[in-house]
Amino acid sequence: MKVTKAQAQANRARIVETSSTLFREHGYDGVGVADLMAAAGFTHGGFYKHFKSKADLIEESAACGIAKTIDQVQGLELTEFVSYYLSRKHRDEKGTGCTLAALGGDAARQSDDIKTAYAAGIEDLLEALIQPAKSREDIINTFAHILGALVLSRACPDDSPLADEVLSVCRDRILGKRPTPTA
Amino acid sequence: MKVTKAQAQANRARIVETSSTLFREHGYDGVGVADLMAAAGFTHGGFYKHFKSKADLIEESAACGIAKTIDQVQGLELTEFVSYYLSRKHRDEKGTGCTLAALGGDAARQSDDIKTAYAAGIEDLLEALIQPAKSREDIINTFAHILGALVLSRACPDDSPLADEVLSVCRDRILGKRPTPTA
DNA sequence: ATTATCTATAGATCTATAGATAATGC
DNA sequence: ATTATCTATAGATCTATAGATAATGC
Repeated sequence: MKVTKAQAQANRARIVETSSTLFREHGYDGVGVADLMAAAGFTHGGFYKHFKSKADLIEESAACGIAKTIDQVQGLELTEFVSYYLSRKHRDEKGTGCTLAALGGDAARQSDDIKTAYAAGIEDLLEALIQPAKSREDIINTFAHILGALVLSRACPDDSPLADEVLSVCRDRILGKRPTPTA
Repeated sequence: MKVTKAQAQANRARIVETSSTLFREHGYDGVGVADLMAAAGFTHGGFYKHFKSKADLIEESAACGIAKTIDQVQGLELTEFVSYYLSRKHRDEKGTGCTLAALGGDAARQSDDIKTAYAAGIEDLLEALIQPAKSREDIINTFAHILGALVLSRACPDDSPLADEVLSVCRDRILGKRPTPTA
């Protein structure tokens, strides 16, 4: 059952990407090694030829997830990013959305190795969001603001008026629109 | 081993409060029924005379945790609340701190019953924070902002400069200690 | 010969239940 | 008689490992 080195590399990458989505959907404790290997198309025993432990995968998976978000951000105006970030679409697509919003709370309970990966990812994301007219302080504030809004919105039931209100009220405030009544 | 009704009631309340702290520290999937009963001073079998299921406890535990935060908020100036919320102390005391910051991400993965408890708790908290000079929109924005800052800070290693920077930069901005954002 | 994957399993854990115990509450 | 708690356990699950298999890479 051995495969080429290139294929093994690709398989490993697939495990990381698949787990990144599953973790965002169900949390680090909500996805088992067997689950994630099955989702990637493998049996669970093979996992340990690629990773030392589940914690090792989490570290890599977090870095990968944040990097993906940064790729999506590149070349976007900050206003476009905010608009997407606080959209119902992003709210409802947790598995492919921002890793920090989906797993930031989980990260706080992980080892320092994993938190270090998060800190590095946050630094990279801040850098990617820096724009001529915006200082580092501006970016940190804006990102904390939209992250908090998304977390709050997702903690509410899907059809809850509050879930939509939090999103639209914060979007309007950050984008400088007049506060509008919730639709 | 039976106890008085009053004692049973008190025991039940202790299970809820103990679990509320443990959940904030380790997440909903990070604490087992046996763990939490042992921490409350009971054996795990007795749990099911008080609660139908772990999910039932989570619902009650979330409501209890948010209510406790609201009690602490009562009579506080919004600026005092923000100052406490973004302090290193609050950052490091996850078990007794804001339930929404510690478990908001976890809540997003729970049933609608639990999310409904969260939405109700958020509404109550917003109401408790309302002040003459602040609109509902202001409060929602401020709370999302500080929640996001705390989540971001906690995702970083304890001694990380970024963890402190996020806290202080957001605190200064919200409390008006620095120039307002460059439009 | 090496190694990526698979099968099988050990040893912990987890939620939940069943039945015994013992003290309250009638 | 009722019931809060305890002991014990069923049945799933979880992480991780051991050993077999089979195809690459030398």
